[in-house]
Amino acid sequence: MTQTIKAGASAAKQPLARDVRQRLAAAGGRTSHDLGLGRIVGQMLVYLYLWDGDCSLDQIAEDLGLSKAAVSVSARQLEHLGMIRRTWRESDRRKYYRTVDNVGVALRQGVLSILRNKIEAMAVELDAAHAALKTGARADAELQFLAGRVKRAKVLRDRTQQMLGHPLLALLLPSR
Amino acid sequence: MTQTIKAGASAAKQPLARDVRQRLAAAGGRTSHDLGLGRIVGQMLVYLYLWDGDCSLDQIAEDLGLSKAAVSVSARQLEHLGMIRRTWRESDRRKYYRTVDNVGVALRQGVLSILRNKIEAMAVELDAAHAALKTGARADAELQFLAGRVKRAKVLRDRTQQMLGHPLLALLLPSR
DNA sequence: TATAAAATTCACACTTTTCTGAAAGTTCAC
DNA sequence: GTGAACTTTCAGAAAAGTGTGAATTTTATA
Repeated sequence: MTQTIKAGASAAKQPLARDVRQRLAAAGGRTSHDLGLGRIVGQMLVYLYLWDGDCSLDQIAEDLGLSKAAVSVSARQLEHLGMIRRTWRESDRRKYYRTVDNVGVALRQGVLSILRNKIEAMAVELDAAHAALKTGARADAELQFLAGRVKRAKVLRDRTQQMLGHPLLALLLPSR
Repeated sequence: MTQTIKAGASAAKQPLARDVRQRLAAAGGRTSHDLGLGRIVGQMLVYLYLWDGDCSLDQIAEDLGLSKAAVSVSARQLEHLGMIRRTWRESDRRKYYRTVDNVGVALRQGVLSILRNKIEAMAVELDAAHAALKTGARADAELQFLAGRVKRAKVLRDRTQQMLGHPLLALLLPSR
């Protein structure tokens, strides 16, 4: 590699720092995996959060023991999610990234949006069921029961959606 | 099979009803899968929710096209989670299940508890990191930065945990 | 414009997760 | 007790999901 004496540029200076970063990155990986976003996304986000300044894809790949391919894909995903942003350095064609200033907020919004999507998927099905049942005869007892349950579920869903809309955001977003 | 003329006992009477149930069950399966609980759990819960009265494992397995094995395991899981409860019928050694009366509440509590667990996993790591850094020298700039970030993350985590404690429960549980 | 360094894409190998079928275990009516 | 009807367990097949390396494309300089 070329000389790398730029401020905070490369290679672990403190082994302790490196350990801590890797350990927390692993934890982040588990979390994001559980959220259905893949492990690497979480690893990278935590790694960048714990890195002072900008960081090249190269470095991330090497430090976390991942392929450049995986890092490249996840970087774009994270950027798209608004968790990290790209930066440039003169006479260096590598891509550098850093966490967005308000990662906390972005994170919560992201999680909420995932939740909303999942609820929305169910919502669509419920509406379809509702429509199908409305069409059908309302003389049949089984159909009536079904219609009742679907209705109750819709109420539940609406309430949840509402809740995810107002109070949570009001409660969450103010925090820096 | 033996005669099955008991009220609401077996076999689909209404094809429409059967379709609606299966479709919504599939949606539930996807949701629970996303939550990391496996597909069948969600399928079964929705199926039972949409079934008027008690339901045997046999019937569920047949109607959803699943093996008895899978159904048996998931039934216990759901029972353990407090989402369904077992019922009996005279001179019938099969196991019957039905959704608990307040499925909505149980569901929300379940989801919240899953969330809390995931956060807790991260919390442990953060504390470990905090401890490790406190021990290390505080002269080093890199370590100081790291410690600062860990601290901020802890604040975030505490806030989230708090929020999952109070306001949500207050908002969610009152609904029937 | 040529070229070299880096990023990206893609087919596929690997890992993990999920489900099933067969066998063993329970339970209850007789 | 015995046997028939269910349930449960478990090994391993099938399916999903992930990550990698080789090849390709992009990009920035000279």
